Amino acid sequence: MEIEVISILQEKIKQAVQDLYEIDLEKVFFEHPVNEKWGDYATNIAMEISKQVKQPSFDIAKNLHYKICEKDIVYPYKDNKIKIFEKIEVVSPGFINFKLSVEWLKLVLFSVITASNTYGSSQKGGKSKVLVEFSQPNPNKPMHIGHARNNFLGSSLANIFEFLGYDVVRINYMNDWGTHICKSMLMYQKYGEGKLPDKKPDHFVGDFYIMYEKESESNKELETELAEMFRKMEAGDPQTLKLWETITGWVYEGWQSTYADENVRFDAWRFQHDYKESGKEVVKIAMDKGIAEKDPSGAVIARLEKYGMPDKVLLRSDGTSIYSTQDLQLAKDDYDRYHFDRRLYVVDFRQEEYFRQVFKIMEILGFEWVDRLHHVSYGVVALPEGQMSSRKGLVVNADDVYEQLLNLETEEVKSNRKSDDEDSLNIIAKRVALAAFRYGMLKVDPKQDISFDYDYVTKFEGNTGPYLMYTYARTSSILEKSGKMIEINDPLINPVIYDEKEELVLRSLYRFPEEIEKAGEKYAPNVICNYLFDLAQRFNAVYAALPILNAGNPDVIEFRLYLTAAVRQVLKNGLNLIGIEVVEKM
RNA sequence: GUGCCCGUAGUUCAGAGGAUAGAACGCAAGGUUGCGGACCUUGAAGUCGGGGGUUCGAGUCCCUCCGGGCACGCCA
Repeated sequence: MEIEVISILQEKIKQAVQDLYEIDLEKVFFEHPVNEKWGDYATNIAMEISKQVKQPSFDIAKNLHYKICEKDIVYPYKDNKIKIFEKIEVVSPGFINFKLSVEWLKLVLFSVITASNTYGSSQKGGKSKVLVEFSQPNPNKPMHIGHARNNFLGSSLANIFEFLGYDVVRINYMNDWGTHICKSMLMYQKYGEGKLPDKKPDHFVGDFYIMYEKESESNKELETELAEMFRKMEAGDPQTLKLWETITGWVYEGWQSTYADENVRFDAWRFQHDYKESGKEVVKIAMDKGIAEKDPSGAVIARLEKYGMPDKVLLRSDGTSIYSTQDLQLAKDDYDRYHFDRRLYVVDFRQEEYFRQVFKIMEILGFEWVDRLHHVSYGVVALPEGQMSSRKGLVVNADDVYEQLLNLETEEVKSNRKSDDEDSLNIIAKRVALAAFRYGMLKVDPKQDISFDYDYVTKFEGNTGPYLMYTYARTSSILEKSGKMIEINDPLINPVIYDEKEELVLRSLYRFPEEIEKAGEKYAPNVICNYLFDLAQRFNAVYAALPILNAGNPDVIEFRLYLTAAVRQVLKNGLNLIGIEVVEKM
């Protein structure tokens, strides 16, 4: 059941404005009043057009109100016509407030339960192709909490777009070629030759990386050795290449479990080493068009001054390609392959200028699909001491955070003992631990920097993932104890809401689909977090104040079970979008 | 120097030009012979960094100043 109250209202208002004032509106804006007593929707259209029609906004609102209310706004359901609004009123200085009827809200409740796992989803994406590139770690050390934020954000956005009806491809791009990889390789060659990982292999490799960063401070020759190693690698020296394969292979092996723990997966992998020779074709076009030129050193530079940005190097003076060149080629290849409608680059805000430059170059090159590229920029994760730095030993590994959470949660789960089965206890601990981690990082606006300390994620109370998981488990428990499956007969049998607290839950349930849409439009999963937390609080208030199974009156029991089932469903669907899997007991 | 981002309660954060600026944590006081207390109820706590402007209306948009972060040709 696809119900779009807003589009019904849009049409109504547009028509009324057209009839009364002969103004053809493109769009009418609706909001939810901050105070729910005023209504569920409100429009400020009277104020908007007040100047144009030279009438006080209050009068306009009254006229529109009269016009709109000439006929009831109804929705046909079975043999009935359901009034959507119980009250439409005008208030100063000209707001028109719409309050949804209880009958309508119950219809929504009904639709939540019947739609089940698809409630909140839509076909708006029309199966158009969205590529989401995220994660992009360097395979020379383990991932830290900055990567974790990226992984959570990217995977969550992918889920959201999928739910909105887009055809999503999750892409991971490996920066696997360059001197940064040689750092780990070089130190392994010097101090670890022949050794096999005696710990998680990405951590094993990472130790050599840190070793390099430390030693290079006092030993300046190391840099020369590094350059020499990279030169050999570029030249195709078999031994060096073998080392490269071994080192990166270990890192990938280690990451498998990191990604699994974080509930992150990819549909396609791209490797920088496949692009090291490429991009030169693109550079040639740029030079032919006079966009780029060789400077005295021999490097090829794109001149972007007249577009208000700094110049960008496309080829080094030795003629080798650079990240930006490879990115140009990668985008082109992906376009040829997928003909995507959108390609998202989930990369932190420090590269905003970089993407502006690269996109501008593509525009000048005449790639007409350049406006389908979008940099999803987000804030960095820093430590209270400042930016993370492996040289200074100021890095928090993602695996370490997860492990700590898992330990805390395992203790908690074992003391609660909601199951006798060790395996299911372990699954519960893992899911709740990840819920704390993901939710902690995703609940803030992506644009905000995060100053990470363990308090950020090790809280299990209040506005946290575990709180939402707990609320879900509570709803499951109630439904299980009710001893019967929820059967939908007729959603209209109970025409009365028995308590204001229940009404607050109903007035939240209908918003879920639009919150998902908003999260997609803003590239901001925290929109969903905020919504779910609010819903959970409303439900818990009902739970604390009102008996459900012991309500006495069978009609009341039935209604409250519906309400419980609907809240459960929305929590589940919403949590899945932010990458959290629910548990029935915890 | 040029440009971008951020600044809201003690702390961490919501607020996509609207109506009386909201949560969580922490603090203080409570919670029924009841379905899960990882919960709920109540309270104290704010010159929305400062100043100007646009608007019927500004935490939100513009200008300016202050504070913090970041990016600026051969790293990714």
